Amino acid sequence: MLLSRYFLPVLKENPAEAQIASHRLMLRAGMIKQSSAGIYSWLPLGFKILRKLENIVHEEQVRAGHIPMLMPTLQSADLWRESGRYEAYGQEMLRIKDRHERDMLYGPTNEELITDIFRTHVGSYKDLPMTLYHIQWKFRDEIRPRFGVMRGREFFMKDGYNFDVDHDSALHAYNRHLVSYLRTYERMGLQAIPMRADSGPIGGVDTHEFLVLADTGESEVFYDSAITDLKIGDRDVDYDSYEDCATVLKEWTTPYARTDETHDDALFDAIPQERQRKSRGIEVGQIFYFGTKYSEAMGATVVSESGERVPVHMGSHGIGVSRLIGAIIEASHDENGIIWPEGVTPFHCGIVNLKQGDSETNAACDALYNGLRALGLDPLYDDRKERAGGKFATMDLIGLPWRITVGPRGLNNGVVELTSRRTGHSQEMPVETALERVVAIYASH
RNA sequence: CGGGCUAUAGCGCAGUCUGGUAGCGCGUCCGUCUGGGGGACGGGAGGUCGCAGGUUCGAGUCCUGCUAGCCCGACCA
Repeated sequence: MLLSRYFLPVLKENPAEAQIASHRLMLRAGMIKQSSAGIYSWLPLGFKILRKLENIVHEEQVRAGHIPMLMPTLQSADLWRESGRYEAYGQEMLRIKDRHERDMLYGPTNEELITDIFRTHVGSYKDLPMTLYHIQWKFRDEIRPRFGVMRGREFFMKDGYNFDVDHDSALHAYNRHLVSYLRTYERMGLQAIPMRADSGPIGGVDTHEFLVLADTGESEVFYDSAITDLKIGDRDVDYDSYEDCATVLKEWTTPYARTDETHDDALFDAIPQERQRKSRGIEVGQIFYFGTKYSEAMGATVVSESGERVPVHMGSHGIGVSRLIGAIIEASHDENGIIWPEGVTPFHCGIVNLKQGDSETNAACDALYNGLRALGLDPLYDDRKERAGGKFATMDLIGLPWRITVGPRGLNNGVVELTSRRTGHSQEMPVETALERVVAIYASH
């Protein structure tokens, strides 16, 4: 993308309403614009990242054997009356009437809809196990939206639902989700720690929340530092294997890690003192096993192997996709702006032309830009007729992890400069080498 | 929903106390010089002062009502 042709309305000054770094930086980097309290328009740069995260979530869900679909944002109140949650959910649910005075709602979650779909089309244990998911906008009418997209009213979320014939199979679904979630967050450059949590209004037996450590987090968390050394990496986990998934779950749930809701002083004190950590965290996902709560209430049953009709065991699992953008920024920024991890960066590399109009400099930039694109990368070329300082400031603000600086001074010596946004470290090298280096960096992302 | 606060140009703000032609910085547009970390100079565009009503010769400023937004708390992915 040529910056001269892109829409990137960056702000030099801090908007007054933004209190935390991610909110401030998202506004300044021209990613979002508030439409009303807790509701945002996603400008091109923000939208690009949102799509990237969505794709990562899709890829990891499909890899785990889950089936993508899409349910509507507006739902009829009838199904919610059936489950008993129309009354139970309270003011957080946005209720609407259509022209026929029918009660509708903007879905805060989709257990009722999915259970209805399931019960009309699935009747036999032979169809199980099955996990369906979608990534869709949700709405929760928060009393006080704040922190930008981290606590919006409208939010983009992956929610999935597993249907299993018995407890063991459902437990495996739970474990499998934990593994796939760990992988998802890791690809995004995040460390999200699974912590034992309260089940809340969804209602469940087993549940873990995934928290990203950040000072601005809403939850107080307590954990054993040993858990921060764990990595999924390239580990080959067979998602169909009960044992493989159970092993990972055990590994990640053995070190102590809890939010203040479930914190236990005695257990925490038992950790060697040098490994005790107390911090704050941003919740970016949660997995639940809730047994037959919805299937019994709504008659979602299958005929079992022995011929009797049994309610299916269910669980639900969510990843707050839009919120993740805020969480990533909270975990990865400095005083100059955002620092995107390679896995989610909106553009792979920035190209800064220090003397737009100079034929040699233009030619070198074009060669880099076209070269990177030909190799399948997505560079952002600042071809504007601006001064160097402004270009650097913009690049730092929007946080591309790598920047190639091209100017007459370097070109006289046959070199351009490759700079890491994270470390600030720069290296001079010929155009060809810079190309190869960037390609090599992204070969592993 | 309780407590606190704000609303004036795209963004950040002054002006309100003490009523009298709506300002500053940044951004933006044009020109010249500049050219490796938000440069300099000159010129321009851009505002029903959140909305409605009232007081007054005259309201951004005073009064009443409303709306929207922000912060703290309780609540929450």
